[in-house]
Amino acid sequence: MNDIFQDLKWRGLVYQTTDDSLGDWLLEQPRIVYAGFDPTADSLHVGSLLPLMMLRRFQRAGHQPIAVLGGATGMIGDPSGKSAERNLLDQAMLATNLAGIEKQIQHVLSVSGGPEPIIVSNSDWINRFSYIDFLRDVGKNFPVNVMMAKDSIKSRLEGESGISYTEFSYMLIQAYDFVHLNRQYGCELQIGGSDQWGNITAGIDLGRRMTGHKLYGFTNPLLTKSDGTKMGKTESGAIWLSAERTSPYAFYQYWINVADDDAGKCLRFLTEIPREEIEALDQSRATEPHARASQKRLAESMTRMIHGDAGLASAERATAVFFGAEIQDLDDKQLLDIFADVPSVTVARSELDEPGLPLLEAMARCGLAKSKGEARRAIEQGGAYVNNRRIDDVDYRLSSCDLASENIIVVRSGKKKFALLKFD
RNA sequence: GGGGGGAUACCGAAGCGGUCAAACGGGACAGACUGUAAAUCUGUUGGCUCAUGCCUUCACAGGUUCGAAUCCUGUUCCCCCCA
Repeated sequence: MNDIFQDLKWRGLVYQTTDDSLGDWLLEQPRIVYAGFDPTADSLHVGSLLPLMMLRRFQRAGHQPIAVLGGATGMIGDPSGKSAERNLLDQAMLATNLAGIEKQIQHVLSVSGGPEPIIVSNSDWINRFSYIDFLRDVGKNFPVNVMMAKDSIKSRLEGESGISYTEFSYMLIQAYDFVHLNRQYGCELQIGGSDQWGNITAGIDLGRRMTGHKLYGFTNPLLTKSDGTKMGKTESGAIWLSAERTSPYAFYQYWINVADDDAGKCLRFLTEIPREEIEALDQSRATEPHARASQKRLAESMTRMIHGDAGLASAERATAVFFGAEIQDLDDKQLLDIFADVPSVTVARSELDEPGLPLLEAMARCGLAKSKGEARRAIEQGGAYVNNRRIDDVDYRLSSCDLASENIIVVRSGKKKFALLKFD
């Protein structure tokens, strides 16, 4: 049993604990730990990665992780950290979301040698309650004045939007989850982000009243970026864990592009890279920032964990293609995989026959240029590429020699704008 | 209700009879540089068969003129001042 608490402290992941001796308590024997996940979509995104990794750290240290999916609470919405009332999810959507998320959690928590994770949905026990039973058994133990004092509730009461009775009750359900897990599995520790503190302590209080057991709580700081924007968000949307929503390439790129100021934190918070190596990377960032060793290591580690070796390989290959030399020796399938996010147009194969398809025409047609005039400008300024080879001849015509693979020509305008021409 | 000002390209803003596809600034795009960063510098920024050529555009519809973003009439919308 290794000293997980020391490692967490070093990583800066300890924010609050309900008990100062939590570190020692964890060393005494394997404990059972839980964290909750909201099923707001059919995939987790980068924002959920931190709590998930926390569970995994405990798991690696020999503790039993339980992931609780908010099948019941997801139908209500957690008011913590939210400024406005949330939309409610419908049953069917919730079921899809639960299934998708369970798969991802299972994947990240499949640590060899560690205890098997338990993944449950709180709808399993909450839905059995009648309203009256719940009020009698659980609600009775909640003094409203104490609830009103919690930050998560207080801030909403002070704000303009107020809070509905439904969201107000959220805390009771999550608190009861903890008690249930304690009874059913002997779970004694709940972990979560610092915004969960109110909910966690509510569960601990409820446990003391209902069972007399002593429960523990632990929160980690939220992962924030130095520029104040939200981690895991880009202009084009959130970064998801599922390959369908965010390709391994895009996922990899997100980490490669992490700002220097955030890289150290990401390495500590989100990866299991050991202390010595992270400190070496800190050093490298200070002395040779252009090497971007931290970002590369971060991207590699994250992509491998979420998308596996194959996903990492495809992301790296795509990166080489996006930023590297000429495209050759690839087949249709590889190209389509690499350029999964890139727009494409289908063109009749006969257009490649003599005299060939003018590049101007092709660029305008696939959307890289709004007009032929714009395409012309791009070429004249050296911003046009076919299969990553710069073309500076305005009259260039594409022929079958330009096929990068069986049926595809890759056209690029500027540094990062790609389009595919598919021939049939 | 009365009086005045305005509507120009992605945005802001000049132009007030020909030399106007329309200054300038911002943005955007491209190139160089660089760390797939920031800053900087350079170029481009209505469409076309790329041309001392044609077409479409200065709120909308008409008109005057050899010629209109520019002058006139009407319409719509906006702003300001006085009631």
